Order: sequence, then structure tokens, then C-alpha cells
Amino acid sequence: MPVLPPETLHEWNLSPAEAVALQSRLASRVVLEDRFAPVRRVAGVDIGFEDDGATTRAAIVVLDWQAGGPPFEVVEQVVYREPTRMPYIPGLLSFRETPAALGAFARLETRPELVMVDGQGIAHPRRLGVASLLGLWLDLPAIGVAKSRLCGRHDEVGDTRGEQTPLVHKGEVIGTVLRSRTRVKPLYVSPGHRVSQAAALEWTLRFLHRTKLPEPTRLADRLASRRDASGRR
DNA sequence: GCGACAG
DNA sequence: ATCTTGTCGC
Repeated sequence: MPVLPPETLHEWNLSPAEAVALQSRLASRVVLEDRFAPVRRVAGVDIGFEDDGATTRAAIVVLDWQAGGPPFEVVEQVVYREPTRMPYIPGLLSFRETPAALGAFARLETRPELVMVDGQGIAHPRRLGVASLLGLWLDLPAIGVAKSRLCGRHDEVGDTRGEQTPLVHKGEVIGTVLRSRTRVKPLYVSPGHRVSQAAALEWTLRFLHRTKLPEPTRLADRLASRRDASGRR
């Protein structure tokens, strides 16, 4: 799908302090209301690192929601790698991950109506996790589904599948802590962009099958870790 | 000042 | 994140 040149993001070439300031500015543009086109194709995104961090790898799996499931029909999938440009700094992970994710989207033929990302949405100190930055950049509805907490506090979640409790940071509800599987570490679900808090949770629940992760993210995760992941399929 | 800290 | 085999559960 057509995407602004990822290079633009690299060219920001920001110091940590500048990146922090930019996050705050961009966060003001995040939309927390449902602004969807009818959802048919949903993209699951997973970004990870190889070679001790030297390489960034982004995997995308596009599912057809209207075709029914589970199992959901896989419409397209892409794995894309490029040299890592920035170190890992808590709170600035999105700058490290997003360039590769944009490279992967640029190589995707399908334009999804919804994006689900492995990482935080607004459940971030400055309300701009990877899912928000990616959603803004692509101008698509995006949801963050993280496997652990970055910031905020919450009550203990019941240990049974389906139980949930709000994630609160500085008096704001920034997400939902969701027990996706009984006796398994909970997920941290938050809106990325163009999605309400309620819809972010609803879509996540809709894609939850028997596993800890919702299907889009789970399949992207799995695709990323395949030995023969040579690109497309 | 002391911890915490997405992937 | 990643390094890794077996093992338990659906």
C-alpha cells in the first residue's frame, strides 16, 4: 500500500529530548473516537529485533474479517528487515520500530481498514506508543495490544479468561488490562488512533480465540519467528 | 534520590 | 527483543 517514505522518519534524526517533545506534539493529533470505514481486512503487526538488535524485523499478516472465522482467512503477509537505526530507550521504542513497520506496509498490496499492533497505543507516558505513531503515519484506525505494561497502575486482574480492569495513568484511563487466558499474564489493550477505548477492547475480544494473543497479532508473531521467513507469501 | 522501564 | 527443549493443555 502507498506509504510516505519511511526515510522521512529516519531523517528526523532526533536526540532523545527532541523525540520526547515530538511525541507530545504528535499525541495531540491522536483521535480517540471511532473513525472507521467498514472493517473487512485487519492487519496484525509485530516488530522485533535480530542479530543482537542490529536488524529490525517487521511482520504483517492481513486477515479477512468479513469472510468469517476463526480460522480467519489470510489475505496477505509480509516480512521486512532493515538495519536498526536507534537504540532502545524506554518510552522511545516507537522510533526504533516504526521505520521497519512502514517499510513492511509499503510492500503490502492490501490496504487494511484496521491495524492491530504488538505494543502500546496511548498507554504511554506521553500517550504515543507504537500503535499510535503507526496509526497516525498510515492514517488508519489502530489498536495497541501489548504483552506487558509500560506505565500506569491497575488493580489485580481476576485470573480467569475475560476478566479486565482499567489501566490508569495520572488520573486518566489509558487502556484495559485484559486476562486473555486463564492464569496467563494479562494483555494491555489501548487505542492507537481513530479508535475509542471501548472499540479497542471489543475488537481485541473479537479476535481472541484460544490463545493469549488475538489472531492478527498472534499470526504476525508466528510469521516473524519462522525460519524460512524470506519475505512474502 | 530511587526504582520502573512496550520491544 | 533474543538465547532454547521439553512439556503441559486444548
